[in-house]
Amino acid sequence: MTYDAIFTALADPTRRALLEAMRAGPQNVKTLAAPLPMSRPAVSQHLKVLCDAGLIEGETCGTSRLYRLRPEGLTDLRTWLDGMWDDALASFVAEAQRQAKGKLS
Amino acid sequence: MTYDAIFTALADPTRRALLEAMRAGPQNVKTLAAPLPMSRPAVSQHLKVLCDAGLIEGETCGTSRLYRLRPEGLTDLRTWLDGMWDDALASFVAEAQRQAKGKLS
DNA sequence: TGGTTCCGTAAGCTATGACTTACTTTTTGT
DNA sequence: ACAAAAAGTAAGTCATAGCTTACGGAACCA
Repeated sequence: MTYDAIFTALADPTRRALLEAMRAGPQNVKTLAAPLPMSRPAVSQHLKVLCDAGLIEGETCGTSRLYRLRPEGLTDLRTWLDGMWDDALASFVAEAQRQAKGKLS
Repeated sequence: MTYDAIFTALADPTRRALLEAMRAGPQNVKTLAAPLPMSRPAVSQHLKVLCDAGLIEGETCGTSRLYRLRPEGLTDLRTWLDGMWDDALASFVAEAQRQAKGKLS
């Protein structure tokens, strides 16, 4: 897994829309493509990017193919965010303390 | 704030490196640009993208300019991630239950 | 006041990502 | 066996993101 693949995958609004659509449950490509203003092959390409990033997974089901969210794919993102969040807050607090100290002297 | 701005900002590895560098505390542009394999104006452009996304903020300080992480900028991302995470897990559990039920009958 | 430092902006080049259409493959149903 | 449905792949087009160099502006110091 690479952060680059995950963030790149999430950068595209169409791909985020696909993820949103899958929140309701597994969907096949035709259903996913229906509401989107582009061709079905374009959607297939987006799904491939999401797959490679580990954010979704596909399962062949007859002639159709079901795509579903992959919770583990989001854990890496959460880890990154938590770390960044902690340091951002720590830095913020440190700055506030330094300012308060400066006011005292 | 827009999700698009945030995710687009995070999609670039250079911009993520800049965020990582700021985890240690506020930094000026020269310091931020030093370890990166590109010109200083390029870094300025990246910082502008991060600013527009609300992920960082800059403060003019003499002839220099300090950039720091903006914790609130990460809350939106966290909100999105939490929602997605919940539904992904719920969908996963529902699928597991359906499979277990199918095994019974 | 003139020089230096630090930084943002403008203009231009280039690689790449997001689409399209056309084709192939696999599975299902008659 | 043949036709139809669903989806992935290939090739080509086009816009844009990311870089460059060059320039302009503001703050410190001699």
